[in-house]
This record gives sequence, C-alpha cells and structure tokens, in this order.
Amino acid sequence: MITLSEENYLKAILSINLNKNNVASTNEIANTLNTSAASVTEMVKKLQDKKLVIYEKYKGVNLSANGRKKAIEILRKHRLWETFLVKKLGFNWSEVHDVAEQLEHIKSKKLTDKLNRFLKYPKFDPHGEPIPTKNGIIPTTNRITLSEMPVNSKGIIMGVSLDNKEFLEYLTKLNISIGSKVYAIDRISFDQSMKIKINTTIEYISKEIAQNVLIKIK
Amino acid sequence: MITLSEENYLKAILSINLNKNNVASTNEIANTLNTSAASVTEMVKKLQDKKLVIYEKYKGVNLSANGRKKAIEILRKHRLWETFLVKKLGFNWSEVHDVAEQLEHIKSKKLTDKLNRFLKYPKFDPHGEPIPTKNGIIPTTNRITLSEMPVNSKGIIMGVSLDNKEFLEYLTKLNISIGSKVYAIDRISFDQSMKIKINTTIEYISKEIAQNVLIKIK
DNA sequence: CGCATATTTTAGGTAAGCCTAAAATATTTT
DNA sequence: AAAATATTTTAGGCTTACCTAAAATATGCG
Repeated sequence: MITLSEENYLKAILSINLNKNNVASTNEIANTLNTSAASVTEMVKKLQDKKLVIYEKYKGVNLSANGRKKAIEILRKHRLWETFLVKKLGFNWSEVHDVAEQLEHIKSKKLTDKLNRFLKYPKFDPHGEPIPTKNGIIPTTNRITLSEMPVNSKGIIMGVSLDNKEFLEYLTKLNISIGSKVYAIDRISFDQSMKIKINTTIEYISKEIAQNVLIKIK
Repeated sequence: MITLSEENYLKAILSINLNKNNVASTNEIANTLNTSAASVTEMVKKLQDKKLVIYEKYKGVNLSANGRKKAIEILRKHRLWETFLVKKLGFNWSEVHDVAEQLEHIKSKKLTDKLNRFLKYPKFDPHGEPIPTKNGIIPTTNRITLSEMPVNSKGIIMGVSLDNKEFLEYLTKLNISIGSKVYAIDRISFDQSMKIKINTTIEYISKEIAQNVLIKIK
C-alpha cells in the first residue's frame, strides 16, 4: 500500500521530471512540497526500499518504471477530476486545483474508468494539459510557451503549465483563455516581457507569465 | 482543522447514536472502527479538548452540538457521493460504500453544494437512506424494519440500514430492491426468521436480514 | 587547484494515531 | 453484598512524517 505522502512525493518528482526533464534534486522536491530537505532525504530512502524511485546519495532522484506508473496514475486522476469539476459541476478553472489535489488520491480503478467514460474520454483538462491514458502514456502536444513565440507570429492559446489560482485569475482578467488568438507584437530584450494582442486587445505581459502560457503556432 | 481519524470517530459516534439512540460506549466505538478500546479513550479525550464531544470517564461519549454538525456533514457527503456513483457513474449499490468512504472526507463546501445541485437535490441515497440537509437536519422517515412487520401485512421496500457488500449482494440475489412489494406471510417464533413474498416470489429470510431491511407499510 | 558557498545527509526530537498489558472501575451473578 | 466478569482507562511502546541543527559532500569562483 502506498500512503498519501508517498503519492505526493511521486507526483512532485514526476512534475520536476516533466518540467526540467532531468533528475529531481532534494531541494527541488522540498520546495515543491513545502517541506524540509531532511524530510525529503528520509522519504526518498523509503521510496527506494519500495522500489518506486532510483536514488543515489547526493546525486538526485528518479522514478523507477513502477514509480512513474504510479505517479502518472495520480496525474491522470487529477486531470480527470479537474475536468469533472469544470465541465459537470460548473467550477471555474482557477478554483479546481485544491479540490482535485484531494480527489486525485481516491483509490479505485473502477472509479477512474467510470469517471473517464462519464466525461466521454476527454483528451485535455480544463487548463489544456493532456490527460494521461489508462496505460500510462502522457500524450505529447507540440506546443511552445508564449515566451518562445517569435515576434510577429500568430498562435492560439492551448493551455497553461502552472496550476496556480492567482496566475489563472490574472489570465482571466487579461481575457486569456483556451482558444484565444494571440499575436506576438514585441519582446523587450531587457526583461523578456512581451507586448501581445489577445483577440483584439493589446496587453503587456511579464516573462513569468509568458513562460507558463502554452501556444500552438498557426 | 479536523483530521481524517477524528472525522471517522465523529461519524462512528453519530452512527451509534442514531441506531441505538443513546450514548456511545468505548467498546461500541472500538468495534465500529476496528480499533482498540485504548485508542478510543485516547482519541475521545482529544475530541473533548476540541469541544466536539461530551465525555465523562467510564460513562460513554456523546457528540456536542458542533461535533454533531460535523458528523452530519460527513454523512451528508457520504450519501451524496453514493448517489453520484450510482446515478451518474453506473455503479451497483453494493459496490459504492468503500469509495464513498473515501470521498466523504473531501473538504470543500462548494463542492458539496455543487454536487447536490448536479444531482438535482436528491432526498434519498441509493440505499433509501435520507440525505441530511445542508443545515444539518436528517429528515425522518416513518419506516419500520421488515422484522417489525406484522404477519399478513403488505409493504414496500424503502431501503436498508446496513451498508455492507455481502448483505447488499444477497438482497440483490433475492430480488429485493428499493420499490419491491413485500408481503409478510409468516414469522417463526423460534428464530424470528420470516417467510415473505417479494413481488411474486416466496422467500425465507433470517432475523438478521429482516432487521436491516426498511419497509413502508401500505 | 583550493577555499568559500551551497546542497544534502545524519542525528536527534516531536506529534498523531495506533498497539498490548496491566490497573482501575463498573456491572452482573450468586 | 461480595465475588466474578466485563468494560474502560492508564502506562509504555511503535511507526510515520515531519522538524532543526550539525556534519558531510559537492560545486563554483578566484
């Protein structure tokens, strides 16, 4: 049996893996989970005993095949539940994260399958993130971040890579949502901030925002 | 903040309260939760410090007004989730208990409200049990148990008072479900077992079964 | 390359929630 | 009402998951 804490560690390691594509360091995990480095070391040893991670002292942590499978299952549940909350219960995309964070730990394969079916096998969650398949594959999406968009090019908002309430609410205020048309007008080399057109409105956004908005180029 | 364990204790005390309408003894709680009497004593002290129960050494435990409110909220969530699982996801009534047992602990008032609305404000769960209202009232239902039914009287199955997989599957096998017509043909005084007619079929059921099936008399 | 700084691990401690065994109290039987 | 039995509480221990402080190791800069 896998505990709630263990699940959260696996999820954190997967998330670091996907975002930076390399091994997760002790400090990175500690920051992600708002815990101490010492606690991470301790837990990582436990996960290693359970063959869920591959770990070498001072060298960082990686998921084992089995650990990755478990982590992806949690991610799958998280994204299915977010979809349910938005599509069926009428939640706003900025308020679902905390609840999905609880729901993702519900243990029942049957429930996940039935939920998936009820939602008509969705491919993306409300933030535009791909929902992993039942057999643990995270569909790739050829998307780039807004910060990588060439100046004078057009695109469409496909999603976000950060599930943070303030961030999402700010996007809503700028009228940035999935499907919006975006045109990159200028990028200031000093701070990498950008001048963009969202649908028909001109907006100025910081590097931090641009890095977390996903675009499909036209 | 209230922990998962604390929630389970409150729920157990409420359940004993409702079924036997009196204070819960240490042993009763321990049996309900499959834990030791010593653990119960310890936890009950903690709940007393938090003003969730009223407890006097060797005299048993009762819920405080606040504790009762909390316990009823959990019961409400449990029954709403069971309704969701059966009505929306197509689970069988005998398989929902364990999953609902997990879902009932999800913390989000908004979620409960939206779920309730999504389900169109159901009054009863799939087992025929009344769903507590948002303000903590458990609607009363004038039902009797099958074991209390007079011989030679007619009734309709309204629900069950036990949420146990084997029990529910056995009922399904006997074709006993909510809405079924029942006629009490005979009761054997030796063991209180009964001969009944379910719709058009004659069946023999034990006292244990009869005590957990709820009937509305015609 | 060697020293300063940053990162990671170890050591030792805490709180929650469980346990068993023994002691205290309550209840039932004779 | 005293003895026998049942229930409840106390005492002492265990595991999980957290913490801080100190020690060990790795990294980066002059």
